Parts: sequence; C-alpha cells; structure tokens
Amino acid sequence: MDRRIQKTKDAIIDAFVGLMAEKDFEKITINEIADRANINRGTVYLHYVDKYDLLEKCIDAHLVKLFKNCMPEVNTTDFSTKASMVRTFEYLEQHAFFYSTIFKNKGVPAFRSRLNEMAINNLRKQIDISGINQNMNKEVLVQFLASAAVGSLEWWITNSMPYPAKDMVEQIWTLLERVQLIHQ
Amino acid sequence: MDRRIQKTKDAIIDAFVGLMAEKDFEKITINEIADRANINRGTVYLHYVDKYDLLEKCIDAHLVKLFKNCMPEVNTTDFSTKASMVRTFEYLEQHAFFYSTIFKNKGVPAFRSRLNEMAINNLRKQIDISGINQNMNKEVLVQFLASAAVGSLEWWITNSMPYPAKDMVEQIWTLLERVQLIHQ
DNA sequence: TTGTATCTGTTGATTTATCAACAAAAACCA
DNA sequence: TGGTTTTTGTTGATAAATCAACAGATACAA
Repeated sequence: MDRRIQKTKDAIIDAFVGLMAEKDFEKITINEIADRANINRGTVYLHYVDKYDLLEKCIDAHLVKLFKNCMPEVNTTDFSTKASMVRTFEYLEQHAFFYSTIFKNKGVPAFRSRLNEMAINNLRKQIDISGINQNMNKEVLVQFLASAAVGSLEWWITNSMPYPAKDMVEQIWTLLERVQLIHQ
Repeated sequence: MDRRIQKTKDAIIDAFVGLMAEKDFEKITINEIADRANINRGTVYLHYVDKYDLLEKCIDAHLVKLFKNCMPEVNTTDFSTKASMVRTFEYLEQHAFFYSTIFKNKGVPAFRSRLNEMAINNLRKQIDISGINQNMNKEVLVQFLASAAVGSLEWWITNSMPYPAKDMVEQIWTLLERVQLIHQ
C-alpha cells in the first residue's frame, strides 16, 4: 500500500481517538477531525463515508489486531494458551488509551457488542480444535466464556487496569480451572 | 504552502537531526534519512539537492527562527532587551536537542561560523538603532559582542546547559554592564 | 420565526509524493 | 587489485492529497 494512505489513516485515527477522549462521539465533527489530523477535510472522505463509517473501521482495525495477538500459537499446549492470554492482556495495557477511551465514551455502545461478537467467533474455532469439553453443549460453552471474558475485560479497562496483566490472567485462569473448562 | 510540503520537510529534518545525534554527518546517507523519515528516497531530491544542501537549509531554518525570537520588541527599553535575552535562552532550552546535536556533531564545523555571522549582522542593526556607545568603533564593538555571545552560547549548549536560562542571562548581563556596553 | 453561521458531502483542476527502473559513482571486502 | 554491494541522482507514469468552490442540511441565536 502506498505509504501516504497509511500515514493519512494513522493521522485520522489518532485525531479521532484523541477527540473521543475529550467529548462524546456525537459531538465530534469531520471538521475537527481534519483540523487535528492536519489534513484537508476532503481527504477524510477519500477514506471514510462519514464519521460512523470511521468509527466502525476504527474499531474493526483495532479488534483485528487484538485478536491477532490473542490467537494462541499453532500446536497449542495449555501453557502456550496461558502465555497467549498474558500477551493479550499486555497488549491491552500497551493500548490502554484507545480501549479505555472507546469503552468509556458515551455514544459508542456498539463497542462492547462488537467485542463480544468477535470473542464468540474466535471461541467457536478454538473449541473446535482444542478437543476438550466435547461432552458439553458447545453453544452454551461459547456464550459463557465470551461473556466472562468480555465482562472481565470491560471491568478491568474501565477501572483503569487496577491489576497488572499477569495478575489478571492468574485470577481468570484459576476461575477457568474451577469451572473445568481447561485441562487441569 | 501546501501542507504536504511542510509535513515532508518536517519528517526529513527530524530524521536528519536524529541521525546526526547518533553518527557523524559524513556517515549519514540519503537512504537512511528517507528510511527514518518514512518517505520515498526520491522525495528527498524534490526538496534538497544533496545532504549538504539539506544541512545548510536545516541550519538556516533553525537560525532564522532563533533570531526571530532573539529580536527585542520595537520601542525597546533596557528591560525589554533583557527580557528578550531571557526568551532567547529559554528558546534554546526548548530546542536543546537540535542545538546540542549540531554543535557536538563532528563534521559540522560550519555551524559555529554561521551562528557568529548571523549574530554579527544582527548586532550591526541593533547598535545602529540603540544609539548608545556612539563613541566607540562600531566594528570592534560588534565583533567583541558577537564573539562573547556565541562563545558563551556554545559553552552553555555543549556542556548540557548546566545553568538555567535566567541565571545565564543574569551572568552575561552583569558582564555587559561592567564593560559598559549597555545603559547602567 | 428569520437570519446567520457552521457543517456536510461532492466536484474538478492542480500539486505533491510514490514507485520502479536505470546508469553511474562510491564504498566495501576478500 | 578486482569484483560485489551500496549509494546516488534522475526519469516518467501513476496515485494520493490539496485546495477552492459549491449547494444543501443543521444548528443556533436574535
């Protein structure tokens, strides 16, 4: 991709997220975004239909990166799964500004459901290949895990990450063991 | 000016100064500059003939800004002149990275003489309008002051600005008073 | 309500940056 | 030394960003 495109998109996303940290999504205008990104207003329309499209693509791009990090390695063992969980939480720590901004911003209720949706899709694949808990209802298992994970994440992020990533993983891992959803 | 030009030049200058902090000017290549600036190598040649031209224009741009800050207000009084001196040193503090980099970099001996040259030109104008020391040989006065100022600056900058801007101005001001070059 | 200002989305002409390819020069190193 | 790699400076075709101008929509205050 032409590097100008990436630079422009980066500038737009940065400006957009920065504005979301300061005011409600609905109050943000394309003018403000272009001003802060230091690009021509028309350039925004070369990449996004409107601010709703921008929000959607912004969320998508971040979630894709998140789940790329979240993915355990191939030939997964329990240890590597736990390690990938730590990586995920540490990734969230590194991108705390974005995630806490978008979680806290009124006017973006869509984010939680989008995250939940992606978690569900990912869990379906994971459970298919992991081969454990074959005796349980798959859909119940997926919904249970996704809700637990997303809920915990939301609490951790909106409360300014009160515990380090590793501590969070230890807690959640213990819970997963108790519920016998992973090998003990 | 088209904002793309300014962005590109900023990226080039930033990359260039950053590299000068790490290695001698002569060891720096256009390839490196373009890589770090994240622009196409050919784009450098749209703005600069070669790295020597880049160095020259880089120095020029910074010195023009410096002396714009250094200039005392119109309708100058002794107090405002002192205030402008403080402003100048504080400006240097804010741009410490550039000035210490370019002063310390082997391969850029030109900087000191360029600074001296600009100081001389500025002092000539200043002394014409200030109306003091009319009894002294103007050229001697100019050379004396320029050498003292540039020498003090170079020492202060290459020694990592050991004193705050205000203290430096106090010291230099006292010396200027002793030499009776300003109103007492 | 009416008038004013701001924001929006789009257009077309223009400028700038990109990329790939090239030959020549310089640097390197075995 | 001779051969290889890197750097340099230039080119032309193409893509992206800019700017100014426009009309319509919203917001907002008198």
